[in-house]
Amino acid sequence: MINIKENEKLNILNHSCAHLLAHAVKRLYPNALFWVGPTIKEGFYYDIDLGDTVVTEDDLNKISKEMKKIVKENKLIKREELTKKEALEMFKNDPYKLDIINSLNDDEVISAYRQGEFIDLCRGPHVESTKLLKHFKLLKVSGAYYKGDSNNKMLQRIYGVCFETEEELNEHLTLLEEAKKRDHRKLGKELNLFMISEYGPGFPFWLPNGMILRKSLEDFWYEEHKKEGYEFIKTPIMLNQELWEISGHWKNYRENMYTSQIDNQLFAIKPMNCPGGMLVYKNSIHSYKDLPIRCGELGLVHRHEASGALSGLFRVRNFTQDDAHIFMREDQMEEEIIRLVNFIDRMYHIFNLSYHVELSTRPLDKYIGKIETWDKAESILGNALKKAGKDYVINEGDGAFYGPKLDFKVEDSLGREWQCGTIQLDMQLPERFDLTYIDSDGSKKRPIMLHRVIYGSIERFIGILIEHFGGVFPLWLAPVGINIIPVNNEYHLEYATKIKEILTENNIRVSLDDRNEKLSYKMRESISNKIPYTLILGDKEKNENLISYRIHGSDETITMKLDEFINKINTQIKDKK
RNA sequence: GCCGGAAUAGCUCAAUUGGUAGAGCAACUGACUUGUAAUCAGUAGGUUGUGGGUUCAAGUCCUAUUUCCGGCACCA
Repeated sequence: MINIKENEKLNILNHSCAHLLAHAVKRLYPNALFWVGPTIKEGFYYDIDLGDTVVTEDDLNKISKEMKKIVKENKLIKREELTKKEALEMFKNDPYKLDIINSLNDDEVISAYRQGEFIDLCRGPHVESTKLLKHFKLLKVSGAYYKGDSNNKMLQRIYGVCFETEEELNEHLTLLEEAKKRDHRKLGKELNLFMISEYGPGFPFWLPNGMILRKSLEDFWYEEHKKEGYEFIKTPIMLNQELWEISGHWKNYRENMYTSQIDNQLFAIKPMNCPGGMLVYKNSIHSYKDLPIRCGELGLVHRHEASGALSGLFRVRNFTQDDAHIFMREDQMEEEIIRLVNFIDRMYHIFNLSYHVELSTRPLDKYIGKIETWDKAESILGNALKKAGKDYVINEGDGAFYGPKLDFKVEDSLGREWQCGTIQLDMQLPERFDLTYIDSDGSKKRPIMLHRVIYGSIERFIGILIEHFGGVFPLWLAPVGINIIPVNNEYHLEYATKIKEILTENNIRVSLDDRNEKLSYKMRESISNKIPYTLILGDKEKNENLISYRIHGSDETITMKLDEFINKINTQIKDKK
C-alpha cells in the first residue's frame, strides 16, 4: 500500500486537502475550532472541536459536497507571514491556535495559509489552488483525544485521502477493498480456523483447521530453537501475589491481571512468563562456563486488555508467547544479540514476511535503573543491529520500564503495523530475583538477561500469516494440502482412494471429495476452501497411473507420474514453500 | 476505557411511513453418475444479541446492557 507521507507530491496534496476539509467544515459548522491536520501514511486527518455537534459517517457526504464546491470556486492558496505578536492577535479567539502559537519561539516567523475566507496556521507548503484537490475521498470519522492524552477532552477526527487523478484514487480505494477480503477475521471464519465467543471476549478458540496450522508453527519453532541451542521449560499459569510483587508486575500492571483467591492466598494468572523463568534459573547453581543459557517456553499468558483494544487475533486477552530468556555474561551480549537478530530474520524469511526494526529507548520518566546503564544498553542494541547489517529507526521513549528493546514490526493487509518479534534487555529482574553465576575466579556475578520472542504471540502471528497468504497457505501449514476429486465416483473412486492412502502415508494432509456431485461443483468448493492442490483423477490418470492437479490460483492442469508428484510435494514441504 | 457505527436462519443479506419475518448458499431427503468455479426437486431451519419501555400493533421508536466494527488512549 502506498505511503502518502513519504511521497512528496502526495504529501503536499493531502495536507492541502486537510485544509480544504477544515474550510468546508467551517462553512457548515461556523463554531468549529481546529486543532491539527497532518498527513499520515494513509492520507490525512483533521482534529476538530465541534462542541456538542457530532459528525457521523453520513455527514461526510455533506462535507465532501461542500469541499467539491470550494474546489470549483478555485480559491487561490496564499502564504502569509506573521510575527508571533501578529499571530496571537489574529487567532486571539481560538484557544487551539493560541496553544500552538505559544509553543513557538518569540522570534520565529509564523506562516498561515489563506484560501478565500478561510485562514489556517500552517508551515506549508501547499498547492496553489483548491482546484488541484479534485480527487479526494473522506474515509472515516472517529474520536481522538486532544494532544493524544486520554485525560483531555475528545475531539472529532475526520480521515481522508487525496490523489492527483481519479484513476489513482479509485485504484487506491479498490486496493483497500481487496485488502478487506484478506482480513484474518473474515478468512478465519470462512476457513474454520478459529472463533471467538461472546462468552469470552478476547479469548480465541482454535478450531481443528486452525489447530493444524498452529501445531505446525509450534513444531517448527521447537526444531529451530533446538538447533540454536535452546532448552525448553513449561512454567505454571498462575503463581501467588508475592512472586508478582518481587517481579514488579503487581505494582505496574495489577489492574490488568486476572486474579483468584483461595484459602486466603491471592494468585495471579501470569501476564508474562519471565518470573517463572527466573525461578527455574535460580533452581540450580550456574557456572560461567554454562552461559549463555537459552531457555525457551511457549507460555500462555493472560492480560485484561481494554475492551476497545480487542481486535481479532491481533489483540487478545490470552495468547501464547514464544518466549525465551537468555542468561549470559557481559562479554557475550553483543554476539548473542547479533545471533538473535539473524535468527529472527531467518524465521521471518521462511514466511516471506517483510518487517522493519525499531530501537525503543528509555521512557521519559517511567523507567528504573541508572541513565548510564540505559545509554550503554541502548548503544549495545544499536551496534549489534548495525553489525547484523540491519537498518532501524529509533522509537524515542518507547522502551519497557526495565530496559530498552528492539521491536520487529510486520504489516497486516491494510498496512497497519503490529509488533511481532522483540528483543528486550532486562536490567531489573536479575537484580530483583538475585540471579547469580559463579565466575572463573570463584566469585558470584550477576548475569545479563534478555527476553525475546520471535512470533511474538502465536495468535497474532497466525493472524498476520492468514492475511499475508490470503488464506492460501504453503503446504507445510495448510490444514488440507491436497484435495482429491474423482471424475466419476463409480469408476475412479477406487483409484482416488489408493492415491489418497499413498499420499497420507507420505505425511501429506489429503482430503477426498467422494460426494455425488459434478466435477465443476467440487472444483468450485476446492477453490473457495483455498486448498493449495486439487487433484483430478479420471480414466486417463487411472489407466496410465498418473495424477493431474491444479494449483490454487491457476487454471492450468498439470499431469505427471505419481512418484514425481510425491517428490515435488515432499520437497515443497521440506523447503516450507 | 473514550468517540462514532452495527447486531435479523449456520453463512451472506432483504423486510415501504411501526401493520403476517423473507431470499440465496450451507444442512437434510430424493433423483441425477458427472473431466476443471454452482444439476434438479423437496424438507427443515427464527423469542430479530439480551433486559425493560412506548403503542391496538415493534426487526423497525425510546432506554439500559452485551458483543463486534472504525478510530483514540493503552499494549509489560
